[in-house]
Amino acid sequence: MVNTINISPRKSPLQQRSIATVDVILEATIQVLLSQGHDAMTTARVASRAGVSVGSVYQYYPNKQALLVAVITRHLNNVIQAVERVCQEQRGQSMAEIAKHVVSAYVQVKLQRPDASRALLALPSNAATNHVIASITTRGQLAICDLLASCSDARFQDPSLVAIVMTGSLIGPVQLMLTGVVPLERSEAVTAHLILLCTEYLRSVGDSII
Amino acid sequence: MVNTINISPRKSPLQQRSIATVDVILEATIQVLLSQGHDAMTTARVASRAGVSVGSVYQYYPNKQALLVAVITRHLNNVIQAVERVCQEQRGQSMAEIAKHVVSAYVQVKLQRPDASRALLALPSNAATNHVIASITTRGQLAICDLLASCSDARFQDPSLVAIVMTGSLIGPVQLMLTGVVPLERSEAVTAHLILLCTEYLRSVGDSII
Amino acid sequence: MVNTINISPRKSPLQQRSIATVDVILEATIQVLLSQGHDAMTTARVASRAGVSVGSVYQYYPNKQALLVAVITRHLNNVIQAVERVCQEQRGQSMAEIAKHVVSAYVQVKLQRPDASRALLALPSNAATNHVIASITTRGQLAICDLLASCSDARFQDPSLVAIVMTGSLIGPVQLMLTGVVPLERSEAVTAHLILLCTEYLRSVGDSII
Amino acid sequence: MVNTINISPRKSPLQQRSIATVDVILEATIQVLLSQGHDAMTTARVASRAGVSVGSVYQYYPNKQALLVAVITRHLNNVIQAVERVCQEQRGQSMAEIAKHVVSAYVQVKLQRPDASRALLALPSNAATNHVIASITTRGQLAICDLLASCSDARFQDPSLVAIVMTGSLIGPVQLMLTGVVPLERSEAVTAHLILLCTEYLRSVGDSII
DNA sequence: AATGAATGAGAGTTCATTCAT
DNA sequence: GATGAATGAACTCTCATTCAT
Repeated sequence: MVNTINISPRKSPLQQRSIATVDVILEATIQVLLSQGHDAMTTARVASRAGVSVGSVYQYYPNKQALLVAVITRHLNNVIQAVERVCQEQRGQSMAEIAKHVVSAYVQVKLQRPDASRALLALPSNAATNHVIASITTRGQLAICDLLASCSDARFQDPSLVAIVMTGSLIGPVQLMLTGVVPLERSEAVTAHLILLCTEYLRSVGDSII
Repeated sequence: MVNTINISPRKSPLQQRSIATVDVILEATIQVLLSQGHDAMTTARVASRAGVSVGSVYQYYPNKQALLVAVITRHLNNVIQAVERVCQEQRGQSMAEIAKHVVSAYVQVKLQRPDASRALLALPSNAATNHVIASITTRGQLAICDLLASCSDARFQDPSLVAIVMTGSLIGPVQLMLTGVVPLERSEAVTAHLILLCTEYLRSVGDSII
Repeated sequence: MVNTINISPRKSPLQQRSIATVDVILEATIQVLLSQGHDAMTTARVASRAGVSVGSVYQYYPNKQALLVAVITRHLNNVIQAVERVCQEQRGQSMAEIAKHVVSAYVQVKLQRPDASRALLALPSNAATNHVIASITTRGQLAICDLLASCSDARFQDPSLVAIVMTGSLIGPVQLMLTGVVPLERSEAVTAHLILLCTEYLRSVGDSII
Repeated sequence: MVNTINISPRKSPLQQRSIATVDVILEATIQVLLSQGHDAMTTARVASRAGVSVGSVYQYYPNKQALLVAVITRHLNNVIQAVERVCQEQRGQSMAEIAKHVVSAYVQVKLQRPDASRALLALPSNAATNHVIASITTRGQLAICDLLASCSDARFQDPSLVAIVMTGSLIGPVQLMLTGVVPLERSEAVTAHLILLCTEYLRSVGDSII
């Protein structure tokens, strides 16, 4: 049997190297951001960490800003995908289940690659990055909004507000853990409390329909 | 009659002027940060906005970093003072009162000078700034921890964890409003929900003692 | 006997493509020079305009400088050929005829492809290009010198000086038209005046022999 | 009587140094252009030749282009001033006088600082520089046009055309000398011939009024 | 022959910081 | 204290050139 699988690194002569290079560059960016901070993140440093030349960085990204946006986008796409997936899976479930799964999923993706998450927190916000963040955050709230509307044991008068408060209340604690203000070891306890927090919140703002 | 008026730069010989200058510089820093972003925040720009020379900026701050730390510190001091004040005032109160006042106080200080709050969000994090932020955040959690311990109608098994989750859950929603992901107009509704959120949370994790 | 001559790339099957390619590249160079200026003339831009890859440009020219020299040389060859042709044709003619035909021929070749002429004007001079220009200009002066010596109605004491002044006096006005300082519409009037100018000049410096 | 004269280097503490620096930079630019050519003219090289830091160059010129434009402008201003001065002085004179003085003045200014003139010839033309050159050239033609109109012994039907041809016919020969195609030693002979050339030209296109 | 991704030296430019006035 | 011209290290980005395919 020959060569059955050949996933991700599919390679036609021309494309393969590029794909790899792009990924290597993105990864190197995160590493530099993490180990040296944003102020020290120069395109040269990224290239050298990636093991390529500066020129190669510019072959794929027109400028430093674009590179940062790409890094952010890739990370947030992971997050939003996890959130949207869980929202899909939990449709029609009870408030308790919804709270539990949404919180777990969110905390998990963010802490799964703490380096990447941390690296992004170190970035200064600006027009370009804000836009990416805002649009993905909004997408997440929409997903949660829909999910709430499908809830089996309650109705919410202002589901979008509830979605805002709920997602918002997750962002902060996770940030505290990523920045080290709260030790990562407490992540499980924090997660458990966040589930409680959200569950009780949903109960208090939802009109029971059972 | 000589020289009756002598506005803004009211000055008793030596100090007055400096105080004013320092404030003007700090304020100018926030304005530049806000209007042009961190990348465009140069000491020259700050000086020009403040109406002084670059040299003067360096008279008060040894370097750019120190200037930024000063801006952050000044802002966070306002926040922590408000929080510590409310924690002091609410000692011995019920969970409901505690949640209500802490949430209100926090949201209020942050939204009271949205420009300053926003400006700080635009900053990249780094060792120096992280340290200031971490220590002040921790101080806030301690204050809340103490407050919880004095609560009249409940006991908390792990008050520091509760403090973390509680403060954490406020950070996110406020950030969403500052960055514009959530319109500032919804601040009242969001605050109301946050009060609810915290109240219910405290109820669910506290052991009633009445 | 093999390998007799193989000048200007005349060719057999495989070579054909090259001729076309070379021309396309040279033409593309002029276009880029014209539309974007010398500063923006990159080998990549030339290649793309020519519809070939950068590599192909380097197949024919060892470096950018050589490409520029080739463009200049090709253009100046046209000019010198026209001038030498007219000098040949007018041998033994009168001063009036000589002035008329030389001026007309020169102005005509230069304005015949104004884009190419203009493109070359946009180039910075440097050792390599200066050399080409100097040697071709000198060749032109020699041709005119010879022509003057053959003049039927006058003798010139210092024909080379006369050739210099005569060719020199044509260069400027044509340049003014090419650069747009003088509108191209006036080219006929300018030409007529240049003929007059040269005719009278020759008359005044030549010793009549009739 | 104190301090009667104090021309060019007028110096109030603040201005003096700047004026000097600016001049030094402009001069250094010409030197670099001359000794290394346009391709090698980098802002760093200019600064180092001027004995200042790169930063200082940028203190006075926003970018390299502006520096070049300044060099060109300064040089052409000298030229135009000389031309305008002679045009003023010769008002009402005869064709012969006009031709003689205009030609002499032009050739003289250009050859007076052959290095500067040569340096500018080495520059690639582009939008910015073209504009300066075109406008100053036009100014020169206007001055000559006016002068011709005041000529005491002739009337010109199309003085602007005559001005174009006349100035044009000077540009070329001077360029040939500057570029070395014609040795500078022949400058006197060339000048003499140019005077003849212009004189005869004016005679042939002017309608005598005596 | 043709391609174009990769290279990396080097260019233009910025800006934190100093210091003579 | 205040000023701002001067500095120059360091950054972002470009582009001539190469070479494996």
